[in-house]
Amino acid sequence: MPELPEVQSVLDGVLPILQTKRVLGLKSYYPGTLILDPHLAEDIFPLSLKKAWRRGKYMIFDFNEGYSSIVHLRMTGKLVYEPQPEDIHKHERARFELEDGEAIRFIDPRTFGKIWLFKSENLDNYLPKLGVEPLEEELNSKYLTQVLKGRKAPIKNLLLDQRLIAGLGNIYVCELLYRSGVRPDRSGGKVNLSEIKRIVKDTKEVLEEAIVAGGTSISDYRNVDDKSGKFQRFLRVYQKKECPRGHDIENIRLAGRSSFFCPKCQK
DNA sequence: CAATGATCCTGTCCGC
DNA sequence: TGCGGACAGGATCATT
Repeated sequence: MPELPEVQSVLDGVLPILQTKRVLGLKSYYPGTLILDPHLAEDIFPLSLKKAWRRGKYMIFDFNEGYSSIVHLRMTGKLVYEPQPEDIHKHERARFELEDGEAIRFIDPRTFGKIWLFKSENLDNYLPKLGVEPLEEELNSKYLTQVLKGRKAPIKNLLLDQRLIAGLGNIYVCELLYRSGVRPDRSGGKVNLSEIKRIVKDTKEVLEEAIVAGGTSISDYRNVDDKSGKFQRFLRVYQKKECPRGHDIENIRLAGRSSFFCPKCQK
């Protein structure tokens, strides 16, 4: 499922296309997928890309004409470049129409994904308040100590909270907690400083590795489902029966999500 | 404010 | 072979 590394990979993929071709229109094929700001002018197209960037799991496209678009893939969304889009794909929920009859399809079977289009000056109305970027220096042990202080919720739930750290999802949180040796159900406020330091280091490490390993598995967009793929070999506990040291993996539910961990390696 | 649970949705997988 | 149910999970909203 698209977490920070996958979103970055998708963004890197569409960037050269949007740098080359202007957007002539934005079509919606499913109610609720495309959200247009009510104050938009009648005819805002064509749009030429000024800048494309990522914040957490959100992709933001800023156009020279003063408009911006946010794309969120949620669980099953993907952006697919199509030079000759003859038909509307079965799960195509929206489409960026480009010059020369080309298109970027927004494919999303479970329909949770969203695309917003609005005036750039209203970005704050559309991009929610998000926590620190995990790959930046702002995610450090001092910050994590501060936000975990006094919190009783399981550490895993807190790491998934986008208002604290922006970009982590269920899979990478399971993986990084295994590497850090911390049980996902530990109370956040009771994680000690040396564990916090490990979590900070392992968060960055897992994401950076995934950008390399997961970044390639995203191209056929199978990742977790592709049992033979690189991504499966990258995983150490998520949907696994045994950890790398041969211990049985447990799966408990936290915040309604399956949480895989090794009770022997994680304390 | 903190924490938890329900909700949105459909493809896939498992057991009978 | 077919069917029902469980499951997958990001973000938001409602509830305690």
